[in-house]
Amino acid sequence: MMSDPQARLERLTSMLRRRGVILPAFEIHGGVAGLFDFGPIGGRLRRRLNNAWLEHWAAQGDIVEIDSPTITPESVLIASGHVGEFNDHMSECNACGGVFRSDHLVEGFHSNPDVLAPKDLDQLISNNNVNCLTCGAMDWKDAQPMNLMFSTRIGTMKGGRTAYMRPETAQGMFMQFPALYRHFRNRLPFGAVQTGKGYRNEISPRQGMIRLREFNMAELEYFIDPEVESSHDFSKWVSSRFNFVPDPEFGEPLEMSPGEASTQNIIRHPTVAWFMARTWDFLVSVGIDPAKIRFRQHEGTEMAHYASDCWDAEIHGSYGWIECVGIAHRGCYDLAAHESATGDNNLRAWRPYDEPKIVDKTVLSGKGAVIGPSFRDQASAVNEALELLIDMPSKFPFELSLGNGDKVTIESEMVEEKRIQSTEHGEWFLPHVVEPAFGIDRILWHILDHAYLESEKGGEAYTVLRLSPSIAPIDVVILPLMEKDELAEMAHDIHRRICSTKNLASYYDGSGSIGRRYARADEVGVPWAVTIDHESLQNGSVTIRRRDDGKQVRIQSDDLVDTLTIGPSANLF
RNA sequence: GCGGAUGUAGUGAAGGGGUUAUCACCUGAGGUUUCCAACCUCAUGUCACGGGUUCAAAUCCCGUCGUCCGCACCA
Repeated sequence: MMSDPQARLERLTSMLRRRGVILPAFEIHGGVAGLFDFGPIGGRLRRRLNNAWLEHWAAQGDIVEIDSPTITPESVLIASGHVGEFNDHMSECNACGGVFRSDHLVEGFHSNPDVLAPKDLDQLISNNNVNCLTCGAMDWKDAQPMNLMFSTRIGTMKGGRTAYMRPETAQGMFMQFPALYRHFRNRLPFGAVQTGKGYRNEISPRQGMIRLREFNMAELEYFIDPEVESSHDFSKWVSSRFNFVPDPEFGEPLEMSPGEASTQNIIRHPTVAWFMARTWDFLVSVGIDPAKIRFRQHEGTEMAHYASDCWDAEIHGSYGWIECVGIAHRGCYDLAAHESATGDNNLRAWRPYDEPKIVDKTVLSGKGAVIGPSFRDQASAVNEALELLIDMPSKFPFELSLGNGDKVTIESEMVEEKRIQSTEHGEWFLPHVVEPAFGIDRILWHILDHAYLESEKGGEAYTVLRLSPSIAPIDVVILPLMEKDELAEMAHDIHRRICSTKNLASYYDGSGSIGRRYARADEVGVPWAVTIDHESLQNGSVTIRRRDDGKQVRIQSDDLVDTLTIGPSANLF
């Protein structure tokens, strides 16, 4: 009964719906593809996973959290490259209606079809008699731009500003680089994280939670000085074996520790290796099966427009290997792009020299009394051009080019030569960034997939969700052995006490036989069950049952909150 | 987006131009039980949405939306 993976996937999906973990959104209005709700169980599960992620990175000590708007002005996304990159052109076949990326159709006929205008694409398609890949016809509609971003406007009346729902959270961290730099007292390296919604208007969302139109992202931007040798301590993982799948151009899949992969240059940058290792730690800590994690390097052709090296953490589950985390070395791409788009010069960091550099310069300085009357309204432009002059003229008079392209003749009495000595203590540079970007929904899906365990109990199917206690949405279920007498009263009491404790959630269940209630709790992954029986009324003790093996021990109900807060210890059982 | 399949309680299914729309599990109440989906009685709840054909539509037709599979797409 458990052999068919498709059937298992259907049972799991049904259970998630039935128990209020993951549900289709807006269902009474017909539903919308690619949008999901987290229900009463799923909502808290998602929050816990999110918090676990934030805490995991905060623990590193040099990473802070920020939060940015989801509505993003167009200019930001033009600078970042998303408007260009997400604006692929599509060609539609008139015969069969098939739709293809125009640049893919003309691959081989142009060295870089990505940059072509729609007219050129159409021209190239017809000149080379490109046939439809589906029906073989040669009858194309004009290439149309297709933008995967949700567009909107800022401002309600006419005019306003074009904007998009952010396709990633990363831009927020780049926008706030100056504030982050100040926060960290002008010292690299440091990082910033942000979790929140991202939006992509996918053509065809499929595979449940794998491809969504609105999804939970968690991104980290770690800013480093490219000239400082990064040193990371990989000793924690010396005996860990990670699965690596390098770009086929560079090598075969292999197993080794992340430290080795870094020293052997399989991972090109040690900071990328470091974040891969820390990502692995995170995934395992929230309940992903380590045997089902692999790191796959992007091939040159699929590398995102910003990345210079990129590894995906892929997780294996019911849909095969799925990319759940992308760890990219983005170089200085983003900061440079925003700098050149805005002219803002605060996106740089200061690198002091070991020794101050003494620079001797000879400059020509305009004599105001001569330049002014000679050039009148051009005088200030002449002075600027003189200051920028690097090579001293060999003779006078000489021709000087102004910033606006005009040329003027400079006589020797207009200027004087000055020797300037300055001391430079350092330089401004664009930091590089390593970006681990997590798809929370995809990870959450795989946590559920890996935790969902089907077995048999007394000839009947029995399912347990073996969620890690660190993210289980309900910590403990409170069960009066019978819902009468003072048993129910005592159980309610304990339930309220646990719920009012920070970071603990309990669930009161009083209906049905005790076995049925254990089963209900097991199905949604409650790690602990507390049962109140007649002995409890006499001496205040209760039994606590461990989900994964059904083992029970008796403890004092007064100790319950403390025991659950620190997690019941192994020697208790 | 194209092609195919499909949509009936919370879940899984049966049925089908005129029925009080059926069954199991689940859920709730009462009884029984006194620690791992027991049992008895009762109860709640369903034909995706919109339009058409018809005296009559959950059933036939069309459209929309959703789901699944294949193709295409997928920072």
